[in-house]
Amino acid sequence: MPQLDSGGGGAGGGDDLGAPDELLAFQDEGEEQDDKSRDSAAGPERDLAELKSSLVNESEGAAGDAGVPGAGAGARGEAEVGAEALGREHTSQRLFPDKLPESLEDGLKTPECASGMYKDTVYSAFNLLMHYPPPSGAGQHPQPQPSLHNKASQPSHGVPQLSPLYDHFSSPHPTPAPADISQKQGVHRPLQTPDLSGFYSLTSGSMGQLPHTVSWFTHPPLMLGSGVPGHPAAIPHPAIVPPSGKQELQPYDRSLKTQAESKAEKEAKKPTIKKPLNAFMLYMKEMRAKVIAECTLKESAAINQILGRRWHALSREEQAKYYELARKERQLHMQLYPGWSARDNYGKKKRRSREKHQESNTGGKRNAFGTYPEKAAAPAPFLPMTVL
DNA sequence: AGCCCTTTGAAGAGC
DNA sequence: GCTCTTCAAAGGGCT
Repeated sequence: MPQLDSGGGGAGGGDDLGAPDELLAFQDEGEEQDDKSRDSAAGPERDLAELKSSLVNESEGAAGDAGVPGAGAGARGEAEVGAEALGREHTSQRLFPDKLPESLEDGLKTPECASGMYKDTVYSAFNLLMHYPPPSGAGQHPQPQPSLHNKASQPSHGVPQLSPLYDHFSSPHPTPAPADISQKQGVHRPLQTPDLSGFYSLTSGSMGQLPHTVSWFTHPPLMLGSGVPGHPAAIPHPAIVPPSGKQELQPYDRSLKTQAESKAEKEAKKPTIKKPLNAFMLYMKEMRAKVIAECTLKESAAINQILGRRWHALSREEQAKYYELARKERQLHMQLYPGWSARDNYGKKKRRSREKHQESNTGGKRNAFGTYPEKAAAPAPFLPMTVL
């Protein structure tokens, strides 16, 4: 099993995994070159699959040794990267030949908008993550943590993001944020500790005990609307999103509600704990602002297409960092919400009708996977990186 | 107002 | 165990 350490001592070890080739392999997704790519990339693909698998399944207890891959990443020159990106360009467009929005095409007129040129990803916070100070002690008031969490991200739903890991995405090219962001949020990130579970004995239904040691849990502006029964001073975790229902029941309304209705509404009003972000989502969060700035695009769909291609253009090492971040996100999420399950949010978004899915499948649009039929039918068992 | 689009990845549901 | 489905972010577009 390949390891993340820069020593290259993993099972993939010795083998360079043929980074450029393997990337080209999934660049060449498409009808004509399918066979060629599949043949040439079979080996690297396996290795890549192992790598990704290892990144995901890496020892859950190894939080302390998550060294960021180091100098080895430099094996690939920028020229290679550029070549890959260029090579991918045509195939990526082939994926969405008809759907490519005009705005995206405009964006692509600038080569760097589609060439995966953003290689200067900042992982400083990823490293810092490993150095989060432990809680200052239960019962103590939080100490400001100025260095790590002096910036609040601004999710669309008006709540802070899940994890301190997110912080690093705002630098060095932070997404423009509303001027009143600090007033709205005033969020300090939680400090990740290796033993948060002892402090966050939460369940999905009840937030339970919240740490006094985590600044954003007790930050005054966020005390409002806390979903923490019995903890008026506590605030929900960033992943917790207030229910969409906005209107508060008037007293007389409440009196008219049946017990069942009230119970149902109470249930519906439970704060939503969002899923932890996966590697690609983390990557998108970081790079979106850059793409927007570079390509002057605004449509997220178009931006995401570009980001998807750039994601593929990333080197293994770069992707590995995001996989590692995502893994830590999941770990933290599990510690924060031990009883939470992804099924808790199932059906909370309005499901698209099956009829539409079927229509999409037959109509050459998106299939039930939310992707294109030919892509979903790709034989590669292991995820988009290895789509052939 | 609220869903759609678009991406990848994780995880639940169902067989 | 495999396939399918849903959700996670984002924000303009569309109904």
